[in-house]
Amino acid sequence: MEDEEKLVCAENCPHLNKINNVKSLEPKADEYQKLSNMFKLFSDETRLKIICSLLKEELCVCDLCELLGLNQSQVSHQLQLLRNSKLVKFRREGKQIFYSLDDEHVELIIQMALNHILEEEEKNGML
Amino acid sequence: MEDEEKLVCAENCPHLNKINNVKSLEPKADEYQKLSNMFKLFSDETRLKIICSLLKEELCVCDLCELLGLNQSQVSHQLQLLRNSKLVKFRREGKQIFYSLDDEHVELIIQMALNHILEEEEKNGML
DNA sequence: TATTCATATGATTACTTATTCATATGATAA
DNA sequence: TTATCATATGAATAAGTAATCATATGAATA
Repeated sequence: MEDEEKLVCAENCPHLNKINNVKSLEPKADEYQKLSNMFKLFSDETRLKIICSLLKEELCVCDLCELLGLNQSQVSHQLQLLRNSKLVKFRREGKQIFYSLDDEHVELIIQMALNHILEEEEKNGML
Repeated sequence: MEDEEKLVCAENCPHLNKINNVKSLEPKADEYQKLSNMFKLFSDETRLKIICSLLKEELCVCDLCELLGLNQSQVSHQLQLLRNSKLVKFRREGKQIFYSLDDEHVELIIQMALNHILEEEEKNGML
């Protein structure tokens, strides 16, 4: 810790107590990774639209294509990511495959984020 | 709609009612974009760590560097993104600049996502 | 059992985003 | 009023991700 490259400001960074406080409360490394992976799934507009569509209805791939105006390959690739992360489940019915959400937190997370957006819009609209 | 390239499965996709139902409830286009932008901010591990650190304490840039083991440029660049999206605010005190969160939803969103992660872990640990 | 339909997958390309390095800015202190 | 410290910023490169296109799979039907 002493001969390492100095990162802290000045000789005696006045905030070491803060740093230690934060450090003790922080999620651990692998949780950060899982969190960021989860948010990554929501961060692509196409995937987000797919997720939101599935919030309300079980849908087959072609329904999603039609609904979102996307081609089949695009939708399937994104569904693959969602599948791999266990965010959606699916069932086969004849030739079609129906996707639905496999998580109860998703709706809450999106709702929170939407609340944030709407509040921002209000704030800006009112100034 | 008739001479467009056909996206819907078969001649008579049986789920047009579903599609219309979903369509009527969906967030609008610009909201999707804002949502995905918001999630994009959380989707980078470095940024996420910065955000989580600021959940608990107002911190200066060099505190963040020290805490997260990152170089100053990395942290400043990411803070710039957070600033641009109005997710953090900052104040100058002498040579140092202190950052803090400027949003009440952030903690909730991360907490939800963390709940999801933990539940997944439990599920897998128990099988 | 050959054909069609719905979906999945692999490989390539195009795009986006983060990291790095060098330098600029703005405040303080010598 | 120059030197130093904390931070910001720009440009270049590197890394990661999505779109596209071609093809594969697996079920149903003729």
